[in-house]
Amino acid sequence: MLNITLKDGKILEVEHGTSIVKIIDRISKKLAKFALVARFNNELVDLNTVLMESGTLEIFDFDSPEGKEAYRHSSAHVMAQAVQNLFPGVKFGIGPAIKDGFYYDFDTEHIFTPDDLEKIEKQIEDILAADYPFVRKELSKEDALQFFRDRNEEYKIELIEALPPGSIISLYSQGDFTDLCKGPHLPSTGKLKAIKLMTLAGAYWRGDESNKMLQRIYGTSFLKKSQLDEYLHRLEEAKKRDHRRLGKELDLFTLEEEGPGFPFFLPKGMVLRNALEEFMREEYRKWEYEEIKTPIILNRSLWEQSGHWDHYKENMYFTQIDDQEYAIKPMNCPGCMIAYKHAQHSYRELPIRYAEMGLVHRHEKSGVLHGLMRVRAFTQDDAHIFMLYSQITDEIKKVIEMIDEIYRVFDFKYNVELSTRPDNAMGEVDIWDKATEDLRQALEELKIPYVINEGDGAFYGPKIDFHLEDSIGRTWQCGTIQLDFQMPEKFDLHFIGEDGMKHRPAMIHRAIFGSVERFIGILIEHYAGAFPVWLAPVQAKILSISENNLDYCARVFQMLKKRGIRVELDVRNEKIGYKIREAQMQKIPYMLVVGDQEMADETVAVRSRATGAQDVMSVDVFVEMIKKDIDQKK
RNA sequence: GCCAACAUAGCUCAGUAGGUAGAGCGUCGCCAUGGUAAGGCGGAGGUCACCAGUUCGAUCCUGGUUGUUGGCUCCA
Repeated sequence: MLNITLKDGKILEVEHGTSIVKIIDRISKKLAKFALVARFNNELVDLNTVLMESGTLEIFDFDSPEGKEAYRHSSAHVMAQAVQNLFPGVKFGIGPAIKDGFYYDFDTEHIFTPDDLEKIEKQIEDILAADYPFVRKELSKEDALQFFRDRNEEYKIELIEALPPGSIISLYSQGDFTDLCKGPHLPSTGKLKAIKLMTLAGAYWRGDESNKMLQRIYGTSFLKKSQLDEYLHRLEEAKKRDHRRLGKELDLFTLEEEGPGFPFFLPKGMVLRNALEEFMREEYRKWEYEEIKTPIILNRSLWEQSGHWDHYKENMYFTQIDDQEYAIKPMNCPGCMIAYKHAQHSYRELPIRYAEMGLVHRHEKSGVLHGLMRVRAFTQDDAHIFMLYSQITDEIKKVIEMIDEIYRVFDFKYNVELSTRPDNAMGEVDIWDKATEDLRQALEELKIPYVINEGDGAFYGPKIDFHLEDSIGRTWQCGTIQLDFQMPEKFDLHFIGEDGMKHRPAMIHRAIFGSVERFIGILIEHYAGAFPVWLAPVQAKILSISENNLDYCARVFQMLKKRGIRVELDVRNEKIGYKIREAQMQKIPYMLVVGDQEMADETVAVRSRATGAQDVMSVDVFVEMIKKDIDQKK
C-alpha cells in the first residue's frame, strides 16, 4: 500500500499501481470533473500516471496556472494533429502554451491563409469529439531519434540531439499524431472544449533570424465557450484603448508615410507632453538634478571613443558636414560625458546628477515600429549620475525610489527586470559582475521583486528595467537604471579626491519615462484617453445654450484662461446635447453649460465627464475645484 | 530585416464577373434659438497609396515599391 498526502494534509491509503484518476475519484466527484493535471512529489504529471511510491499529490484545474498551461499545451497538440490531417507532410517545430493561449510552428510548402484556420478549427472539433486519449511513451534517446528520422521530422531531431546522452525521451500520442513532448497533458482530447485559432505569423526556428522561417499559428482555448467569448470581448474592448486609435480620435499625434517611426505631435498632444515634461522638471529639482542639453549631431570621433561606433553602428544615422563625418545621437551619454569634462570636479561635488530631455534617433528595423511605443526618434528623460564608488548603492536606491514615486502618480503597476551581460558587451567580465551585483544588491535591500533577464543588458553595462503594460497586456520597457564603468574609462573622467589626486567616478544612466513618446503611448492606453485633469489637453469646455449667452460665455472663458485653466469655448449654433456628446467623446473632464439661468446668476452648470452629474456653482468656486484637481494630480 | 495580411473622401468603411465610385460621421451653407450623449435640408470633397505590365479599357488582374497591421520573447 502507498500513502498519498493530499493538499489539505489528509493521507489516503491506496494500492500500489493506482492511477491518479482513480485517486481523484475517491477524493471528490467535482474534482474528478475539473481535474486536468497533477503534481506528484514536486513533478507535474498526467492524471493517467500510475503511482508506484508514496508521496504528496496536488490536483490542478483550469483556474490554476499549471492546469491552464496543460490545457493550452494539449490544445496545441490537437491543433498540430488537425494540421497533420489536413496538410500531410507538414513538419513540426515547437508548440508551447503561452500567456493567453498557445501556438505551434509548422514548416510546409503550403502557405496558410485565414480560410485554412477555419478548416483547421473544424478538424479540431472532430478531434475533440473523438476523445482520443493522450498516451505517454518513454524511449531512449536513440530510439526517439530513429522514430523521428523515420518521419523526417528534422526539427524534432534537432531538439532531441541537443539533449544529454542517456536521456529518457517522452513522446505523447493522441490518435495517429505523435509528438516529442515533456508533458504533462490532459487525459484525453475530449476534455478540451472551446478552442479558437487567432492569427498567423512567421517565426524563425528557435527565434534565430539565421534559421528558416516557419509558419506559426496562434490560438487560445478555454474551458467554456462563454469564457472564450468573454476573452474575445475583452480584446475588442482593449482595442478601443489602443493609443494609435485614440491618438487619432483625440488629435494628439500622427504618423505619416513621409516619416515612418517619426511621430508628429499635434497641439493637443503637445500640451500633454509639456505637462509631463514640466512634471519631470519639478522632480528634477526635488531629487537634486541639474538639467543640461547636448547637441543632436556630433563628430564621428566621439562615437568611436564611446564605443558606439563598434557596438551600435547599425542603429545609427550619419551625416556629412563639410568633409567630416558626423552621427546623429542614438544616446545622450557621450554628450553628457563631454559636459562633465568641461570642468574639473572635486569629490565634494559628488554625486553630480545631470538630467537631459534628449532627442535621440535610432534606426529600428521597419517591421518593429509600433505607434508611439517603438519609434525611430524619441526623447529620453535621461540623466547621468557621477559619483564615488562608495555612493553607488545609495544612488541606485534613490533612483529606484524616485521611479516608484513617479509611477505611483499615474497608478501604474510595473515589473522589474535585471538584465545581465550581452554577447556584444564592452569591457571585462569581472567589472560586469561587480556592476550587476551592485544593482542586485540595491533591489534586494529595497525588497523589490524582480526577474533576471540573461544577456539583455546594454553593451556598456547591466541594467534594471521597469516594464509597463499596454492595453492588451504587452509590456514595454520604460524606466531603466544602468550602471556603467565603461564610459568614465573611455572618456577618462575624473574628480579630485581628498588626497588631491585624480580618481575615476562611477556612473549611472537612468531614465524614468524612458521615452516620453512611449510613456505617452502607455498613458493613453492606461487612461483610455480620459486623462486626469492635470494632463488633459483641454481641462474644461464652455458650452453655450443659445446665442443670447455669447457675451457671458466669452467672459467666463476669459476668466478661466486668466486663471491658467486650459479651456475651450463652444458657441456654435448647435443643441446642447450635441455639444455635450462631442465634448464627452473628446473626454474633456469638465463641461461648463451656460444658458440664461447661469447668465442671470453669474454661475456655470458644471457637468463631470466621469459621472455626468451636474452641479451649478460660481466661476470662482469652479476654479478652486479644478485647481485642487490639478494640484493633487487627479 | 523576415513571414503573412491589408491600403477606396479628413475619419470609419461599403463597392465593381475589368467600363474612371458610394454611405455614415466630419466639413461648408441655409433653416431651426435649442437645457445635459447626434434637429432638418442642401453643397463641396476621390489620379481608389505609388510605379510598371496585361487589356480597346485597370480602383479591380500580374509584378515591383512604399506604408500599415499581427508576429518573429515564451523552447519538447
